[in-house]
This record gives sequence, C-alpha cells and structure tokens, in this order.
Amino acid sequence: MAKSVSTFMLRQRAFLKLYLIKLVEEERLYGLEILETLKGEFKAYGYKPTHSEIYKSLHELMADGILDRYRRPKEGTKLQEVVYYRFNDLEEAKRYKKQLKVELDRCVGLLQKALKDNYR
Amino acid sequence: MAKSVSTFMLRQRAFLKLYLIKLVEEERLYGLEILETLKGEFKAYGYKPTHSEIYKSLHELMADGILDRYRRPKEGTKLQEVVYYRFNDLEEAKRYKKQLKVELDRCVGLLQKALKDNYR
DNA sequence: GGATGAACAGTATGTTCATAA
DNA sequence: TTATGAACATACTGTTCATCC
Repeated sequence: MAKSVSTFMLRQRAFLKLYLIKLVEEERLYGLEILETLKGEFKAYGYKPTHSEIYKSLHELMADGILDRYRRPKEGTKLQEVVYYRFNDLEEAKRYKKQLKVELDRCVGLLQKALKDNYR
Repeated sequence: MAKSVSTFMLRQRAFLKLYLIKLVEEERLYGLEILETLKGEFKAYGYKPTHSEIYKSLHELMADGILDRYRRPKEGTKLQEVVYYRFNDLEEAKRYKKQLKVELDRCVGLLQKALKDNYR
C-alpha cells in the first residue's frame, strides 16, 4: 500500500522513516532518544524534527508492516517502561530504502538543476 | 516581510518563484505559457506544476513587491487580452534569489547527507 | 476552447493537550 | 519531569468551479 509519491519534493515523513530504519538497525533507542539523536544529526542543516513527527513516522512504519514495538524498562531503571522498536519485515524495510534512494536522487537532481539554471 | 523558512525542505512555492523571476528576466510570457514552459523543464524530474500553483506564485511575487503585471493582447491576436509580468523591484528580486541560493544549498546538503548516511 | 482566478478539499506537519509513570 | 500519543490547528498544495473572452 505505497503512498503516492509527492510530485515536487519528498516529504519529511518519508525522510524520517528512512533514518528510523537506519537507527533501528544500529542501536536500541526509544522515541525521545531517537528524537534527540536526530536533532543532533540535523542541527547543522537547520532542521529540527518534532516529537510528534517522530512518533507518527514510527507508527507509519508499523502500519507498513516494517517495524513492530515492545515495551521494556528503560535501561538502568527498573520502573519506567519505554517503547523500543525492532524489524517485523526486514525485506520490506530494504524495499523501502531502495525506493527512497530513487526519490532522493530525483530530488537532488531537481534542486541541482535549479542551482545550475539560476546561479552563475 | 519574509516568510519564515520551512525547516525541513524548501516549499514548492519558493522554488517556483525563483524560476518565475528567471523567466521574467528572459522572455515575455503569460501565465499558461509559463506553465507549459515549466512543465517541459521539469518533466524529466517527475515534477509537473499545476496552473494554480503558478498563478499563486505570481501573485505572491506581486504581493512581495517584486513583480507587477499588465494586460496586453496576446501576441498575434488583436482580441484576447492576457496578463504579462515585469519587474517592479529588481533589487528585491536579486535579494530573493540570493536568499533562495542559501536555502537550495542547505536542502541539497541535507539530502546528500541522507544519501551518504543510508547508502553504501 | 483558452486564460485567469477563486473556492474548496485533502494532506502534511507543527502545537497543544491528555495520560501515565 | 519524562515518555507516549492523540487532538487540534495551520500551512501547503491539488482539484474543482466561475467568469470572461
């Protein structure tokens, strides 16, 4: 059930989902940790995602069947439960990544065309 | 009265305004001719602007004080009047272009980071 | 039918509120 | 206070409608 691709630029949601897949591959983080990690990553690029976009992106990845979630006590503590994510369908995740590559290339091409056409 | 810059990606409207400034510099075209020209330009990039985005972008450039408009019979005909555009404030146009350059560079940087971080 | 523009509708995304621990 | 999520509000953009040649 692929979303129809936005015609002009890729949407923030799609961009975040790509990074969420990467983070789930690499480390175990819960929602707000993910948020802080990504804020750090993108700070130099003037982009600061919000908690609600992160959660919505995670939920969308679950609706896509790519991730699922489990509750577990936060590292170090015994009491507070937080939500972690893992892959439900790794093949689907790979397919999503591959698709995003095409879209990212297209968008870079469009923006670079604008730079070429309008400057110097 | 600059619009606050979208944090994630530049908006379609801003992108179109940049190209509209370029077209007004280069040739005299009215709305639907501009639309067809830009459809041709971006076809290879999977982007197809709509007539209503073009008109809204033109109107916004007038509201910004950058362009103004005049009616004139369509080339070749005597009867039908169409709307052409010319610069009202060329300095402001240059300022807009300069600002967009920064934003385009930022966006390309963000997308290329995503390519670098997520693929090979 | 071509040209311009406005109205309307849907979607994308940010801000605020609710709940729990 | 931190964590999660939903609700709400707004911004962006595409589709449809209206009007005028």
